[in-house]
Amino acid sequence: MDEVSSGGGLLRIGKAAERAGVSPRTLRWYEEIGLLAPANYSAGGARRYTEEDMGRIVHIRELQSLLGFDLGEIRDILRGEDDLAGLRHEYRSGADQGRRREILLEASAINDKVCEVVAGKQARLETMMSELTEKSVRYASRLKELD
Amino acid sequence: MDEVSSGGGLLRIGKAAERAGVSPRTLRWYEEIGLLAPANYSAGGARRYTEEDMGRIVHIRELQSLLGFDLGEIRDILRGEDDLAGLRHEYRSGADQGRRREILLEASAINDKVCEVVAGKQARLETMMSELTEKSVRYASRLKELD
DNA sequence: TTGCTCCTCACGTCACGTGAGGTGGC
DNA sequence: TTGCTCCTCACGTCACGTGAGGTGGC
Repeated sequence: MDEVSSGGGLLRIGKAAERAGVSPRTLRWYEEIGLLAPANYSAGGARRYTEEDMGRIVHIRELQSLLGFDLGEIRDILRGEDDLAGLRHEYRSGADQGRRREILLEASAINDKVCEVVAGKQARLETMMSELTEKSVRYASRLKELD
Repeated sequence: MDEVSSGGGLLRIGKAAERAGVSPRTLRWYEEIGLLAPANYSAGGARRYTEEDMGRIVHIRELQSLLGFDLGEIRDILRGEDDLAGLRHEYRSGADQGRRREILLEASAINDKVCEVVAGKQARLETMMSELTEKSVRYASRLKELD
């Protein structure tokens, strides 16, 4: 049994979903809308996810559940990052200077946008946390009064 | 025109939704599932929201979009807080000691649970932010190289 | 060969969005 | 009285959940 027929360390959809904390249905949905396809398939049609795929799944989840982007926005963000990765490939093949700058500026803009969302969330969470700890202290003192 | 017929400082659904950053449909939905009904209605059936209602709407939104609770969980959380507010009313009417402790413990438990979720989000956001700023620095230096 | 996991429809659900058609309030 | 906002259905949508019925892989 060689590496190929045994899966070569690739993950089936069940394991991939479990490790990413999502359902198999979610991964099939990402594929259906063109957000993330597995690196390849078995002869019978079973999906095989690589470690790189896993990273993307986790990334998608962070953008979605942590930051509140919808899957359309996430597709745009990933596309920007993919363009940048493509640029790295073109690097020594001597890509156009103007194009390089364009892609870098685009990626930088996306990064800044995400940054702003994160900063906004952090600020709101901080005020929320201070309210919660304040409440916690009040509850504790009122429980003490009951003795 | 007296306070009652002019609305008495109460908000119609359009203004209430706008100030809370949601749609009128959202407020009608909250009412339909028993999450938040307006304090009263006009003779013609138009919803009238009080400032207290507004606070609850904002609170619901924070629990939902910031912390990721679904509307069923939020209903439970609000119920716990309402029970506690009811306790404050029963306070000098001499409510049962055991019942007081029970409600306080319940509210404290809910508060702790929410606190944990907030702390978890904060931790994840912090690592995310450090990755983003790191990226930002890399982009900037690569743009500088182009000159 | 036996389970267990995978596959593809396809309908259900949650939290709304979006008109359709009609009545109410400054 | 004229708009503008409100009302109630009711169907559409996004991101999946949940079986139904069947095939594939250690």
